[in-house]
Amino acid sequence: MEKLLDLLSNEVGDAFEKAGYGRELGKVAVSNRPDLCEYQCNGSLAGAKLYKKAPLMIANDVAEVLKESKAFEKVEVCPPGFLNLNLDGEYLKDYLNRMATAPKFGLKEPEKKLKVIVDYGGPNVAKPLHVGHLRSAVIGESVKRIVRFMGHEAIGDIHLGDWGLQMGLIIAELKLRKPELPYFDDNFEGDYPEEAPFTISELEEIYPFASKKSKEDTEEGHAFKEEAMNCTFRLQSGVRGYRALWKHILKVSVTDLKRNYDNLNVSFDLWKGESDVHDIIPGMVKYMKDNGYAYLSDGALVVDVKEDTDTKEMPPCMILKSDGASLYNTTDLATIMDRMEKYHPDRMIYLTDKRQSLYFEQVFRCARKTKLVDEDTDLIHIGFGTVNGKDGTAFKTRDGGVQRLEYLIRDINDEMFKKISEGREMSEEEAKNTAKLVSLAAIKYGDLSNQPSKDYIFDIERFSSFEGDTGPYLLYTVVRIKSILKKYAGEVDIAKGLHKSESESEKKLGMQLATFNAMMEGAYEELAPNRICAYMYDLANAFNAFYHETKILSEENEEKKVGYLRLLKLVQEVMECCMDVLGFSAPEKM
RNA sequence: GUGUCCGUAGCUCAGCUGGAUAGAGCAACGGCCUUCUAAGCCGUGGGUCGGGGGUUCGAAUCCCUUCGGGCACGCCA
Repeated sequence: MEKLLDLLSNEVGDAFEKAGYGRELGKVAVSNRPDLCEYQCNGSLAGAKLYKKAPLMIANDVAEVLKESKAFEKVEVCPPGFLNLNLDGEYLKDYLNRMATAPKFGLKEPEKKLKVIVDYGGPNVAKPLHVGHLRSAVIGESVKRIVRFMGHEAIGDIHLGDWGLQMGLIIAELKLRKPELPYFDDNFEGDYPEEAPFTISELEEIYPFASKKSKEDTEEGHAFKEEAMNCTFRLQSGVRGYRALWKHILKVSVTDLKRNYDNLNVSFDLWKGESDVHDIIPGMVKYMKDNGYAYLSDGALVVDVKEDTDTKEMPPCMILKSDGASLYNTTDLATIMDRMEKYHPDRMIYLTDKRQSLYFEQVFRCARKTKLVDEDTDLIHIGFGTVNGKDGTAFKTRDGGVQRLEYLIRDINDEMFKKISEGREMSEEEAKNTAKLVSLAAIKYGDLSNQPSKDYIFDIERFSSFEGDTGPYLLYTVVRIKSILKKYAGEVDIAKGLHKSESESEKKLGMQLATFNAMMEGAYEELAPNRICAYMYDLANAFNAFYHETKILSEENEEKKVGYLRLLKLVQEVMECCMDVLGFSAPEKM
């Protein structure tokens, strides 16, 4: 379905053409002077120079033709040459009726259905999630859903950090603590136990402990680090006991991660990790060497990724460290290669902290230069900003530690539960579930309503406030609608048609609804969930203004009442659709 | 040093490819509930869009310059 602004631009473009000017001048935009008109076209001003004619004259010529148009109920010319337009109510009604019955509210299906891999989450095994993981999960999940809603195929991949030194550290520490375990006995030939020799809590304690120890500048520290590297090597070489132990670590950790991501309404199609490409790295390295892409520099194997047009320094992309070991780049490149072979995606979208943007530029250039990706496969990095505390520096707990995501969410849930239980008639169970939904909306909307690339201040009080531009306010708006529809026991069938708006607030609400498809396209093109947030907020405001001045259920004219109810239903459906794309949802009551 | 992002109301932020009087939310103040959820609505106050040049009929927006801040810059991920 065509976007409303395109239809209107087309209409005005026709008028320009009929009046003897170029139709491209007919571009219509939402008015920035709502006191004067609903839409405006500034083409006459641009055309003045082109036709060496006063803009006012051009505007008058066009306005004369436009008076015939059925799209506008008002066409005015304003000095020095603005065309001020008001939409015709009948025209809007028709548009909304088509939108209401069209699949996905009139969003166009893509000409070509793309296969898109969204790489987000990126947690490390054996390490609890912290606030830093929130953005990747929340934005990534939404990006995946946007891509999917647009009609493309989206595959979400968590990209676990499950390989390398961090694993060696854990194994080395376990070896010290429980040397009697069969995994460390090279002569052991039986079956290893099914049960992991540790719990998730133990694992989460072991990793930071071991990591800290390995960094100590003492004899013990150095020896431990060496042992950890040795363990890493043994694991990567495929020593049976080490692999078995590693599988335990992975399993225990993934179970816990799934639970945490479930709580965030985040889910992945693929739980792949760095370990999955371990076996294909030697082949890839050989390929890069054989084809002359990679060469030794200061002992390390690198690929030049400088381009003639660069104005900045562009260090080469490192493939192997000087000790021959692989690194982050190696696994990322191998992952790209692996994905090309297995899935042939048209796009890969990565979500990480924006501090990694130079790094990803190097990797992408390297992948392209070495032809690991096809020419027409896009590689996109969305670098997001830091989550800061109220003081503007990185978010921390009260005592200055790293805030664990699970506890943070639990605290917000508890607060919300208290707030909701106060003065509301709700069973404890219902209040708990409602609190969960509301706090998730608070957190996600608080994050997603910002531009991804910008740092933002994580202000729990502000996000979970029920007033203003917040998640809870949007939920509240939907709950209000649901409540009215429930009270009206009858059937509300949008397909039977909306009515022509009678009041200004009703018309404004309709016009806001009508921009849905354009908004969603924009959100997809820019990969910007914040566009959806802004749309919802505007829609909620338009609805509340309408709601305030319109008696709906007590409307005596039955036909009018039904028209209102259908409009409400459409608002509800559009709101809930947006929420779903953002990854949260509204309760029945709050 | 090189590159990159940012600087808009007291605070947190919108302002798309340049268009008329720069917008929201919070905070402050004043109205509106015997009526569909007042978790709402309506209104008031608050700004040299960091500074200076330039392009243009027209600049928060584009270009240059300057100040202030964040971040990154081969063997971490």
